[in-house]
Amino acid sequence: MDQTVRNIKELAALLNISPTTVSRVLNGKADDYRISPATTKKVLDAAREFNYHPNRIARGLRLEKTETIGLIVPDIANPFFAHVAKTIEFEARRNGYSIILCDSLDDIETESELLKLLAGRKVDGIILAPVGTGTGHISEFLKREIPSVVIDRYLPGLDIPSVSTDNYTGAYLATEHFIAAGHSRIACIQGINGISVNTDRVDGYRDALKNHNLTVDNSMIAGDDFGEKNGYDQTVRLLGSECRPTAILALSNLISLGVMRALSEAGLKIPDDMSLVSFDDQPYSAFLASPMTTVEQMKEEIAREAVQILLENINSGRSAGKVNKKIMPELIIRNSVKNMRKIPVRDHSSHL
Amino acid sequence: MDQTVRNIKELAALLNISPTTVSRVLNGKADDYRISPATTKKVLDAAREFNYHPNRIARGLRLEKTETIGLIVPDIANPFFAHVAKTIEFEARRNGYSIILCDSLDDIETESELLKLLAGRKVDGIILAPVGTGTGHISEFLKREIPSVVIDRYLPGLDIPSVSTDNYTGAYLATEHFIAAGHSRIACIQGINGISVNTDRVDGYRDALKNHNLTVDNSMIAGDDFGEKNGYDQTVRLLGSECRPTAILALSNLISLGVMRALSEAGLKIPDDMSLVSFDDQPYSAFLASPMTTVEQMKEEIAREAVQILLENINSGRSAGKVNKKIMPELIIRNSVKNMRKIPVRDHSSHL
DNA sequence: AACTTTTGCACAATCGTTTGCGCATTTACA
DNA sequence: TGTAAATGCGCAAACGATTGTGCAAAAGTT
Repeated sequence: MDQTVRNIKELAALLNISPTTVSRVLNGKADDYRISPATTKKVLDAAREFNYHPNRIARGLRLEKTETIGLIVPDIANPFFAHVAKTIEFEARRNGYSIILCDSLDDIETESELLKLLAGRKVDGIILAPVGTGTGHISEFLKREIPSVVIDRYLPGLDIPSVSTDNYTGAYLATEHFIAAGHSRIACIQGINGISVNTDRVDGYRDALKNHNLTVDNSMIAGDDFGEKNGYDQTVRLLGSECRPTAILALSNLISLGVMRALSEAGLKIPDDMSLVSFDDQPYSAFLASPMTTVEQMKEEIAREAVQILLENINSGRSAGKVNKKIMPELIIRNSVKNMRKIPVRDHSSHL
Repeated sequence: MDQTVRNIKELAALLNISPTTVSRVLNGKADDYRISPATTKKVLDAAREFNYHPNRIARGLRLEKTETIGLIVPDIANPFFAHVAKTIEFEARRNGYSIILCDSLDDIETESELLKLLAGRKVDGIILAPVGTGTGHISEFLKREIPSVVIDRYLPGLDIPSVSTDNYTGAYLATEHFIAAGHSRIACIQGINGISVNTDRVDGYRDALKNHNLTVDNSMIAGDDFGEKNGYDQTVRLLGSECRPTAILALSNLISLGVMRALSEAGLKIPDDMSLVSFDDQPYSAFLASPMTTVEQMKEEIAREAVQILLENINSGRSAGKVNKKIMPELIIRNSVKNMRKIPVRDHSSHL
């Protein structure tokens, strides 16, 4: 019959043996405890026949291990985090772990509560994409000794490994791309000041200018938020400034949406009237009015690295050394940068 | 001192009372069991001071309730599901539940395994966005009597509530929009044949044509997948057909990306050379070469309804009646449809 | 004062596993 | 044949909470 058995005791009773033996067989410890091949087979067959699966809650209680990983992101609707989450979930599952998804709503208070929540749920580890600038709640959390990994950023001063994009190089390459096309008045619309993602990018932008003997004009570095509105506002401001830039480096995809909206309202075209490079490649990037040149972050690689480091720390009982892994981004060149040297630019509009 | 207590026994020992009393106080059952106000206060204070939180695994084992909801989506990187997931997570958390996120990778075999996985993890309920056309594994799963809700689609014949967009009306409105602009050769690039999402949309498209006395040409209903490639392939085919359509209704955002790529490669412009309306509004929809008219699904409402129905079923111990809730979509009119009646179309490019 | 009722809390079982230890029984060896 | 080693498996405690039942001590009643 297609009968079902609810727990190990029932299964043991059916076979006239003890739960101990059943447990040992099912956990592959038959040899260690000298369970006979005959009994072993009997148990395995019965487990299959009666569709028995151990209760993972009871198991978790006994073993103090839930095979569960908490994932906290600022906004799962943000394509970047959604992609990362997808790979994290995949890699985790491949290793027997499930993901508890938490959205911190870009709110540091929520993030703090989520850390406690996950601790209460006894997750075996946490992958955190932190929000904002404060880290007090995180260092507080680290006292609990739950293996954790930070992604997307790194937190100087905290003893926690991280996996993030090499943002410095990304911005450097993008800026160099402008310079190579003959731009010299290049603006940079930044996100939240003070977090590593942002400062690294700004530093890369600055250094690229310097290394090519261009002066860094601080009025060309504007903004304070990764959102669309900031992109819009700063673009409006830049367009009204005395010495209007010819190119804009947008430090997030949302910022670039704001830039495009402002340009569109001002009747300006990309790349003819304004050049634009944006961080974060998107599925639609190739299909914009002008296919956009972007700095693409290697989301899958970030996710894979994060899971791997976390699992190592979980298995080794903590901290296989504090690493700050940087993943190199890729500059995807399309057609949103005007060549100021008047040499015709090949049309890349079909480059995906 | 800022000491911490690991379990209820330690806390009880500290106060010289039994774990029983501590448990009762912390669960708000002090009155039911006549715990004195003095003791109650003592417990509450100590719990706070020593930062005690009950072990949810142990609790889950005893109560047979994990306060956990499984969420299975075909692709969390798809903005539609990412948005829905965000709201589901928020609403669930508001009610004390956490989300275990599972990505079925658009694979029915994986989906089937995930259902078992979640059952083994003793989730209190499941929200499922099903994949493909087979439902055998789902009806098999329903025997486990775990409260569940289907989103994005409905499954005729299965006893499971669902929350989905009123796809029929969405497609009907979009098609009518074409017709109102003077189109009569309107193609429809569809997704997976046989699932409710698709058939409802195709039916809406068909009925809109019929009700306006236009003939339905079956060669104008093409495709069999919600992906970008299908959009591309079918568009290429349609462009090569004898009687080329003047408008395309794309039944998913990915399909419309494929359509755009094919049009772009053929040197055709939207809306001048081809009109396009797509299902699923996206953040970028307003910023495309031509801001796109879309059928927007009310993701948050879908998510909220799904969580609410699920929680009701969980609390009532199953099935508050099988509902098939339909959420009305919204037609967002931008500028991807050419007015064939030669009356100039107002530029909506700044409409967000 | 004797009895009943109320008050205040604790005992011990239970949820479903895992595991250290131990105990028969069989086999090996001299 | 007697003893040592190997074989095969079970007992019972433990993980950390919840809860039906019970039992003293205090308070109330006549």
